[in-house]
Amino acid sequence: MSDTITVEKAAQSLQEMGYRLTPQRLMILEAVLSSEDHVTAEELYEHVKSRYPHISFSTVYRTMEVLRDAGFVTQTDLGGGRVQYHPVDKAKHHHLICQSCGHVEEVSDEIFAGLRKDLHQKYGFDALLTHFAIFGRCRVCRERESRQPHR
Amino acid sequence: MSDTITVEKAAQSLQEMGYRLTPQRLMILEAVLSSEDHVTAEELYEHVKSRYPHISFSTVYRTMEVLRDAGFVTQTDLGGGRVQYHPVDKAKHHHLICQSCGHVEEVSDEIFAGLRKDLHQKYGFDALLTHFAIFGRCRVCRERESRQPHR
DNA sequence: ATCGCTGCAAACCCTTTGCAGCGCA
DNA sequence: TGCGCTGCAAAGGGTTTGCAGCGAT
Repeated sequence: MSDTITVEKAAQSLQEMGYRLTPQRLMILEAVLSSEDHVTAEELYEHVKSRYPHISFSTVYRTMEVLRDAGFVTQTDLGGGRVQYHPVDKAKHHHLICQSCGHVEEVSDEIFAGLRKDLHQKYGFDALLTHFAIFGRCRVCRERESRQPHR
Repeated sequence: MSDTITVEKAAQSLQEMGYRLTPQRLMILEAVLSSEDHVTAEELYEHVKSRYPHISFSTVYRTMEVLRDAGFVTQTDLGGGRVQYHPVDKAKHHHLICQSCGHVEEVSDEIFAGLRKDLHQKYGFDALLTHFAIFGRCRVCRERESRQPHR
C-alpha cells in the first residue's frame, strides 16, 4: 500500500501476475520508473539501447502495455501522435497545451483539487493518477494573433 | 460580434481576409459549421463527398487549417491520432477520456468555471473556446480492473 | 520442454507534402 | 491572366502486428 514503486516491488508483482521477467522488461521498467515525470517510447528506447543495443521499439511498446495493464504506469496521448508514459506515483503536475504553437506549459496539481473532487462525485471518474491535458491558446499566441491578419 | 457563425458570414470574412472562396471550401465550411459539436477529417470528407465525389483529403485538411487560422474552428487532438474540429461557437461541453477502455464521456461546461478563471489569472492561458480533455479511469474500468488479475 | 517474449520488417493509420493543372478574383 | 487552390500519389511519423526463433520458468 506504499505510494513509492520500486523496480523490485514492481518486478515481483509482475511475476505474481504471471508475467515473465526478461532483461528487456526489467530495463524498460527501470527506465520508466526512474523518470521524474513522463517519457516517450523513443526516450525509453534510447535509454535502454545505451545498455542493450539490441532492444526494439516493439518491445518497448509491448512492455509499456504490460506495465499499464499491471497498473505501474499510465499512458497519455496529449496529441501530436506521441504517447507519454508516467509512473503512477509521480503524477504531480499537468499540462496546458497551446493549439496554435504547440507549447506545453506545466501547471501545478493543486489548482485542480476542487475539480477533481467534483468529477469523482458527479461522474464517478477517477482522474487522480493522470495528467490533465487542457487545450487552448497561450498568452503569447493570443497576443501575436491579435496583431497579425492573414496576408 | 454575434456569437453565431453562419456560412455566409464566415465566407465573407474569409474573402476579406484574402482567401478565395472555392466550392470545396464552402462545402467544407458548411459541413463543419453544421456540426453539433465536433467532426473529424474523415467525417467532413464523407459529408462533402456525397455531393462532390471529387473532393480529396488534402483539401479537407488544408481547408481546416485555413478555417482554424481564420478563427472559425478549433482543432483538438484527444489522442488516438484523430484530430477533431469544432465550430468555435459550439464548444459547450468537454470530455472525460478513460485510458483503459477509451470511453469518452461528456461533461457539462459549468463544472470548469472556477478552474478556467484560475488558469486565466495565474497562467494567462485562455481555455474558453476549447475542449478540456481529462484522462483517467472511468467507473466501469475501475470496478472491472479491481476484480480481474492478469491471467 | 513449453509457450510467452523478442527482434525484424512490414503493415497501418492519419496527416502532410510535391507537383502539375485548374479556376477564382 | 496570375497565382492561390485542388487532386493525386507518395512520403512521413508514430504505433501495431505477423512470424520465426529464443529463453524464462
